[in-house]
Amino acid sequence: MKLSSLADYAVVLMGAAARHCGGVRVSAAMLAAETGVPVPTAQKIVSLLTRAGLLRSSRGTGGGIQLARPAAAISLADIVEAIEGPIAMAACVDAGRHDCALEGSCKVQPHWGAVNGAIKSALGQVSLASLSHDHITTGAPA
Amino acid sequence: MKLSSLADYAVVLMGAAARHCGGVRVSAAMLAAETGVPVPTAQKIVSLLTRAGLLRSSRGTGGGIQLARPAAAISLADIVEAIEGPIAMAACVDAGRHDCALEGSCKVQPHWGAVNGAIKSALGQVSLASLSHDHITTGAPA
DNA sequence: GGGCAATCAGACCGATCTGGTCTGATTGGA
DNA sequence: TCCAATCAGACCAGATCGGTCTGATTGCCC
Repeated sequence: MKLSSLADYAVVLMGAAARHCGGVRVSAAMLAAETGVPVPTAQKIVSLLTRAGLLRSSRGTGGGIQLARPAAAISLADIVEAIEGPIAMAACVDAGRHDCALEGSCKVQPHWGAVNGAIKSALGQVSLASLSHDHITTGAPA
Repeated sequence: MKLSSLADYAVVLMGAAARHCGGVRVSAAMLAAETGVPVPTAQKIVSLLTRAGLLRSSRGTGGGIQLARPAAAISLADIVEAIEGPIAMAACVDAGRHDCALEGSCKVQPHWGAVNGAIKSALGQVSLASLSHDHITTGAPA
């Protein structure tokens, strides 16, 4: 129930990248310097985010990275899923996985789906753009 | 963003215990047999739940465990926190922890608090009693 | 009253995964 | 053509998780 450090760093790095607004290219080292994340770790995270389609990278001198989409179109859920894979609290949440021996007699499974949806919704309603605002606009029920 | 197996098992075990309704004492081995969880692992989970105050245990012959509270008063959040510790997505969520080097310049922190609250709310609104019903009653915003 | 059986409780160990570092491949500019 | 800067992938140490085992405690039976 705890986010991995990589995912946490990824959110911070994406927030820093969003602050440089779309068109400008920044290097992973620059973002690392701004955020305090170790440079090699930042490079690794950038690679994962690029592979997931959230960032667009250019190699070579003067290269760098930029947001593949507007900041408003990237949510925390996107970032978390890019780093940690699909958001699935229990193994039985995503159809196709049948690792659970109970399968059918388990009364818990349908409820996990609802809880999982609530969590994904909570993460999906926070966009990168909103991270730059001072007021909280998550739409959280709490 | 994935629940540990221990916490998942704990929910299943608590659900099985709740099905035996309060007064009756059942052994950890019985719950393990009903749920398919390995016996030693079930014992370990029972110990954790007992230490957290969610179960009441009795040693000796004919001993066993029973819910320390009515099933309606135990939520998924209680179980998850008993196994995995406080629900805190990022390290900066709970006041007192200052592991983050950004601390103050980080625009992300206040948003994590809101997201964390939404998740805790989603887990807190599902009680053990509701796990026995067929219809979903999570109160999830999604 | 003593012994036994059943149970929970804690300590130990192996495996998996995460986090971090390093080296190599690619690309653009001088 | 060479060089510098950058991303991309492979490698390794560390920590955490999951599972198993043994021990301590307690109630029942003889």
